[in-house]
Amino acid sequence: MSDFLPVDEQMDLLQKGAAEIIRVSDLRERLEESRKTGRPLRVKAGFDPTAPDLHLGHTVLMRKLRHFQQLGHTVIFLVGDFTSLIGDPTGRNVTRKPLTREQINANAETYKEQVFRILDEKATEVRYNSEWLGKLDYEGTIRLTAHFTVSQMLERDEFHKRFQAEQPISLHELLYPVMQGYDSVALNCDVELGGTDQRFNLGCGRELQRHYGQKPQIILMTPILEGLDGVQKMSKSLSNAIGFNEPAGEMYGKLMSISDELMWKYWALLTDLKQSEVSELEQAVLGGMQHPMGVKKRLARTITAGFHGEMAAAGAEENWARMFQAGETAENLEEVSVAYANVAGPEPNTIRLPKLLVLIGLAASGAEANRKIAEKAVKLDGETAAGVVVAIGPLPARMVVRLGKRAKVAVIS
RNA sequence: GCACAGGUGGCCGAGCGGUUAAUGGCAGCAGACUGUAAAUCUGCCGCUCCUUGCGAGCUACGGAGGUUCGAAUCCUCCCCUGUGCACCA
Repeated sequence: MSDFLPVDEQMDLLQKGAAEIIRVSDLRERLEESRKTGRPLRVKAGFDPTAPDLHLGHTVLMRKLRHFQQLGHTVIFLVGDFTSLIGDPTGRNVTRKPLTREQINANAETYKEQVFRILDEKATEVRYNSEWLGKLDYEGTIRLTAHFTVSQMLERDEFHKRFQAEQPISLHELLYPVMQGYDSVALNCDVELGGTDQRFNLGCGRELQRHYGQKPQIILMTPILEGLDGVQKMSKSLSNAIGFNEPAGEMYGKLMSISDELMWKYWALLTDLKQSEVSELEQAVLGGMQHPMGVKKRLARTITAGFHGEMAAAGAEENWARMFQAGETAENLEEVSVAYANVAGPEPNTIRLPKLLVLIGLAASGAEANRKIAEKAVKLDGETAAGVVVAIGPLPARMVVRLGKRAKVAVIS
């Protein structure tokens, strides 16, 4: 009586790339029930609107959300605005400043705009948790927290470690899992998705739902994607991330810089290839049938195309090969215009190279630019820059400036 | 509130009156190598200026003062973190 696929087929898709499901049998049961009654499952994932810049690590979870969506279930995109209004002191950093309402809304918009490149906007329910958390007064909060004990909270690995290391844990940090759990109650969730690092918080939802007479939600955890270094999780602040909004060339280049070993994980988590297909590829490389570089190029191209389209991805590939394999200069480099006055050298028709490097964004500071020039890491139109002061042709002058892997075209006028 | 231990560069962590922009590790950047990488080796790794020099200046060791020719290092006050104590009063 319903349009839902047979449960086995649904499970096949949903289990792919999932790190852990609590519990698989429950999910199966719930899917069967949904199919019988024709009621789609309510699937929630929460997002923190403090850092609206998404990267590939986030897509792991979103791809999984999309799978639910494809199967006809209801995906709830929950903005954790209430949390951000208070300010989250997680980690040893100084307490983060609470965001203003305007900032949160702006961030949420940015977030949505990026997320809906993967999710179907029309089929997604967007909610803000201030909707119910904001109404919870002091009494409600106390009643809510009474469902948990201190030792339950300290079971959470992160708290446990910090406690052992005698690092601060502020009281309201303990409330975050509680609030997140309450979200599940308020939304009457069937399933909640999160990274494996969210295990504890996700579990709090189950716990609370029991207390509120709801069936505990099923938890589906997605693996944490390692960043470009292959060791730490992908994160903007560790600068090992590939952002949604990066140009095709950047994206492609960064993907090519991952280690051969890491590549398999990326294949599995960031493409639509089935696990068996990834394993086949891996065997082919191990057996010498395929070159790892070729396979990595395909990976970089596939992922880049997902964001920028086939054309752009092909272009990025071509440029990359030119730059790094043939040692030539890429086409379509970013052009940056610079006023001569800002880079003027001591003599007419000369410029100060460090200033130029800073202005076009290849060096963070003049001091750094100086060092790089001394290290002979800077090339102008293919020639290693000999010194700080460089002669240029008549204005407007145009040259390809390269520092290490990155290159830009400077137009001086 | 009291006692004790701490707060050092992106992170961890030395230094405890003077060649100190501050040992070391991690991260980062560049060069070599290579199939882009990874691994390895080498160099760099606060900022500004120019006459690019083993140049000059500025800023930095929780905060504010002070002692001293000279302080991350000593003193005073304050802020922050952790641990312990807090019953008879």
